[in-house]
Amino acid sequence: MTGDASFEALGFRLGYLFKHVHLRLAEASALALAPFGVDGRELAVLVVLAAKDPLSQLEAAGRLGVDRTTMVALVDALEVKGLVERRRSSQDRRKNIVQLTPTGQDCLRKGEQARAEMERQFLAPLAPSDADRLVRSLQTLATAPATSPAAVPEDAG
Amino acid sequence: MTGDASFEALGFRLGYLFKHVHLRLAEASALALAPFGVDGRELAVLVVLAAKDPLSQLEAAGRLGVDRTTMVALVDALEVKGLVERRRSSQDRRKNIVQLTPTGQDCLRKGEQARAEMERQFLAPLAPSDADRLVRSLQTLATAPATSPAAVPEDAG
DNA sequence: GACTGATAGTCAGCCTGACTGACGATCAGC
DNA sequence: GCTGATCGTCAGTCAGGCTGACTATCAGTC
Repeated sequence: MTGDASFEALGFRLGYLFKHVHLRLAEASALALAPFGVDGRELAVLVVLAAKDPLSQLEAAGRLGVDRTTMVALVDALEVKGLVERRRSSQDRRKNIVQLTPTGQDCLRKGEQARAEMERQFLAPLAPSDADRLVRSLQTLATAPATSPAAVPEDAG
Repeated sequence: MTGDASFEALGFRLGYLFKHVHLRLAEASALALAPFGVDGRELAVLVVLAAKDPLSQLEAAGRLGVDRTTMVALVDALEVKGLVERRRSSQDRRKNIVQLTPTGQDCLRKGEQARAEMERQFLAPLAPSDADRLVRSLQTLATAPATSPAAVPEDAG
């Protein structure tokens, strides 16, 4: 949609940059994963669910950083596609253990390969060292302690 | 909501990183701009509208990278707050010339200051050179020609 | 064994953001 | 004055994600 919005006044704003880069990435991701019938978020769910020990929906939601109610629809979609299976935990029958089906594992493998290739192409406009640093900076920002909200430490000078 | 989703399997995925960093930024932005009664997008609209020559809604929408129908509600909100004014262009009466009111200009100045400070704090966890490079990389990715979609050159090996 | 509070999954409802499609008003060309 | 295109507007829709309520289950207590 947006095309190439002029960069005159906004190109140095973090919000603008993140929004549009994220948008471009989403497009590229959708395109790359379309052949496998999943989108980027669903693939991420598969990744999480492929952990060594099986996870409940709530645990998976926690790792994905999504709400538990959002997880319901996410698992629903994957189950309809035959990529995962719910079963009641015998230890705690409140919990749904969600596991990949063989089809799901296949999808995960191929999807991850496609995603990796997509990301490589996406970062191609950057010098390799810049791409590397970008990812590491993003990791830092994603995990950094929430920058003290309105708690500008005036006494810390 | 999300808290600190475990980084075990997702922390190296671009989609995950962009989503969550963008989310954190949005939070910080909302917090920083709340005192001025605008959100980040509205402030961006003010920035665009403060251009030398007055813009129509469509031109402003183009520069912001949003749809013209989205622009309507955006200008509506700003107009209700008394930050901008619509008037029919005398050159082309199909067009709405949208201009900042004095209040809007004041809001823009203060808001931009707050935003700059917020961004500085947001990037504080990074080394200055990394922050710099991050912004430049984002600019590159935001403007780079759309990575040839589905045109994986199989014969180019 | 029954009662109470917390937890997991589900669902309905709502909100936000953004789009498509249709419409009226206007412009430009003929 | 007609015709096609453009601008702003609105209604409708859709996706993402949330809150709140509900059920089933667990854990601890009496």
